[in-house]
Amino acid sequence: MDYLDSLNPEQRQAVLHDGKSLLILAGAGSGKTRVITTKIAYLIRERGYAPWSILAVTFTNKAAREMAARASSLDERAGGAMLRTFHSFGAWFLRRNAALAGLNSGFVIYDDDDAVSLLGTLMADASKAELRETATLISRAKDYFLSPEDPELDRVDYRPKFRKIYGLYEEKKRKIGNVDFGDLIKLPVEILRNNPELASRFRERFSVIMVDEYQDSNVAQFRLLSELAGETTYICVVGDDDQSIYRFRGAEVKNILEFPDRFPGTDIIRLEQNYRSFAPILNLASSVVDHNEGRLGKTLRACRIGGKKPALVFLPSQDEEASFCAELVERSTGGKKAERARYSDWAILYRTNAQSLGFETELLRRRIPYKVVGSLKFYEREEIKDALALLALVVNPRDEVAFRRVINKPARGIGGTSVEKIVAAFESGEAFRDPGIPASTGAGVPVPAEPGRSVRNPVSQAKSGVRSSGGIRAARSGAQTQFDFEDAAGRINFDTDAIDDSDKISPEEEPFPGERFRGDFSDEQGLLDAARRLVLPPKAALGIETFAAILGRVRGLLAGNGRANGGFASRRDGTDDRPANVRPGGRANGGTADKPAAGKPEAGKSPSPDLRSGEGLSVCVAVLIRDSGLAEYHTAHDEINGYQRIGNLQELVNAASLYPADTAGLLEFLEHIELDRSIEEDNRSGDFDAVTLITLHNTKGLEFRRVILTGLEQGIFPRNDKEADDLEEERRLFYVGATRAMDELYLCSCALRRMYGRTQSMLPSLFLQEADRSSLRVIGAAPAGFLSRTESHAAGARRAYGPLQSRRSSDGRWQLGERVFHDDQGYGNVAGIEEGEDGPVVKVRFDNGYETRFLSAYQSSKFTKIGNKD
DNA sequence: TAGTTTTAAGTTTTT
DNA sequence: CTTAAAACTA
Repeated sequence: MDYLDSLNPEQRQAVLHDGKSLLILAGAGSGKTRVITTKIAYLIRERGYAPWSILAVTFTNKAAREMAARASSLDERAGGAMLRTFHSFGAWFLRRNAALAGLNSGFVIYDDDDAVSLLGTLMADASKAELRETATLISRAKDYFLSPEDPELDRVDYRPKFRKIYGLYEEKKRKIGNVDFGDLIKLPVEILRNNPELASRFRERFSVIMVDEYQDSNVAQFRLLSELAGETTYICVVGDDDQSIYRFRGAEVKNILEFPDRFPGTDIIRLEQNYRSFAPILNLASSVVDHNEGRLGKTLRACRIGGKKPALVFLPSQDEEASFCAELVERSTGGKKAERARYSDWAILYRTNAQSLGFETELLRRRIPYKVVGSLKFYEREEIKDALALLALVVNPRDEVAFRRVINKPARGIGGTSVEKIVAAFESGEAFRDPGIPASTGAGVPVPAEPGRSVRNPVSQAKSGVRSSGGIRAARSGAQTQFDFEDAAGRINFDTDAIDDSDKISPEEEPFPGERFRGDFSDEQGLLDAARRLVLPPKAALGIETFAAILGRVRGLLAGNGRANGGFASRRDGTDDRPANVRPGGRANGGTADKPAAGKPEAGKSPSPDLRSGEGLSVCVAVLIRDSGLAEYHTAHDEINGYQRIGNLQELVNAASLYPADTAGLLEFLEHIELDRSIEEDNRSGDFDAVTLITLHNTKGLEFRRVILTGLEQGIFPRNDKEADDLEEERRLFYVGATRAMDELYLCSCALRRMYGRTQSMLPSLFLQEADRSSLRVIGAAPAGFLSRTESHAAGARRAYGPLQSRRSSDGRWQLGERVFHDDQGYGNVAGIEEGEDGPVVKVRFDNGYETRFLSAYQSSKFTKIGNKD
């Protein structure tokens, strides 16, 4: 049990815990990942759980990978556990049970952009912004597990119009046969509900379910969990309500607050020992988040006593802010070797991505290496999305969204009118083929698996190169039900043979049951028929023929390889989940966001943008991009960035080389891209020493020796449209940011800031008013009165800057932050105004610490308002 | 139909 | 200021 020795009593208790279910409230830096991974190892070693009976869910691929790596290092058998993100688990489940949701197992996953495009076909005269908004609402609805006909849908949007559009959207998506992100959670829940027998098989399979970052789970994810949890399932969730920062996209803090109610018999263990930060840093962070209500409450204890107090730095402008940060970094990395910091010890945190620019410029100027985390969105680039749409169309010929995207790109003379004609003809089923013949080709073809046959394939595991403790699932229970294989990293081996019938991948007579669909958008013959029969401009007809030929060729290439009928193929490299060189070249020396692939021949040098293809699927991808004319289109279109775009396309081609050149490989490639688009700094940053520039949101789960929180100004952080609940979330964001720091923490607040080309004067962040002053040291010109002990922070700041908040309460009588006097309690500030059932409720926090709330309409006469108003 | 000019707007984000 | 989308013209 030596691996347990390094745990503190609470951690050990959490690892050894035995019972029905467990809620681990893990404060920042309390060793939560360590507990989870150790627990996985412990359950396998000491408690005899089969690795494959353990399911651990995270929210990001990064976290999943880290967990897999750490658990495996404790016990190599842990590699056999299923460690996935919620969505990747959903996709895994759905591929195996697609038919039960009326889907083909070869579905493609739509991202938000695709959803917007799909909506565009339904709301012809809507603006882009409206489409976006609707897409967000639909996504939110799915977060709450609400279907179009659900009465509760009003919670998301009460307009009947929304309900209708949502319904149409679902209908069309179903017709196309693809799924969106929300479906990856929602559909599995529905399948499990409607198929009790299947559900019980899954409950049998997973004896242990663990969830990381549980505070970020949404309602749908909770439902999924509930469906998977049987009477005997051991559920262990880990989270920190103070770190819930994704409410805006559907995360439901209630999930963690009410977990003990939802799963009776839950034990709660708190991990409050913080190993990361020096005491003053924790004090500061806690003093701010303490202003939130509705917390479970935790007191973090610092292990690391001493250390510098966090510095509060007042700066004249954002330029000074940038140079101050650079200065800090420069000074720390020079000097005596023994105390010299590395660039990678530093992280500069900001609220919005737009703020990174100033820091980039300054660091670039001073030749300080840096990396920007999360800003570049490789897979969201136009050229990449175009190429992916072509690929998606090969996989799913019914993908109208993809079809619309690429049919006339580059221009083939097929304008809007022609496109509409084609789509309408296909939709109405105007016969291009004999009705009896299923339209599908290539993918979209079901995975072969005979009902009643139980097949397993130990070979697939040997082939993956990593011998995990794998083997046959559910051996432990000795149950007749057995499940499929996975490789050491817990990924699916897509080998057809390895798929067990018990996961219900049943052959389908028709690829899309219940539909009569006679043409495919990417079907060569169908397109040619369309070109011939529809009344189209000659140019358009010709264009369609060209297009059909391109797709036909690629499909031919795919079909020529591997098994004719596709199915899932195993990945060449079983251990690494992701292509090594997915992203475009680094910013290895602190370059700008976009650079062509380093070390690769400059595509721009040659006049014709030829893509080099390597092995496997990359051949097909290269052919597709070349033949479709996408490369030329983008070079011609964008003279400045054209060559970069070719570089990006080249990267896509490279990434594809890790996959087999058949339909199944293509499908897998697409799924991988959709589900893991975070292009990690893995390959280049490993030991690459650079300052990290990162948004506050992106820092969750990370730690740095030295952290600078920038832009601590009203309107920036917290953002200006925040009140009540939203403000609490911002406060948690502050908490998350501050607790990333191990050794040193700096808080920057600027008096002036350029916004939208205008220079604006700023006020110090509310959070600076709330922070415990005794854990801070001030650098720079503090606004007059800010630190005076004879007046309150708020009053001092207001004197220096004018009113802190000009936001009015709903009745206009009370302002947030407003100074008040009470005959009994003395001075205080309006700390919150909330909408209650009987009108606005005003919350006052007095200087003596006492808090009170009252209805705005019935305020006591003991209150006197003081201070200036606007 | 395609490209150009004008105008408006400007979070956080994984999957 | 910088970008994206609507409006406009060849």
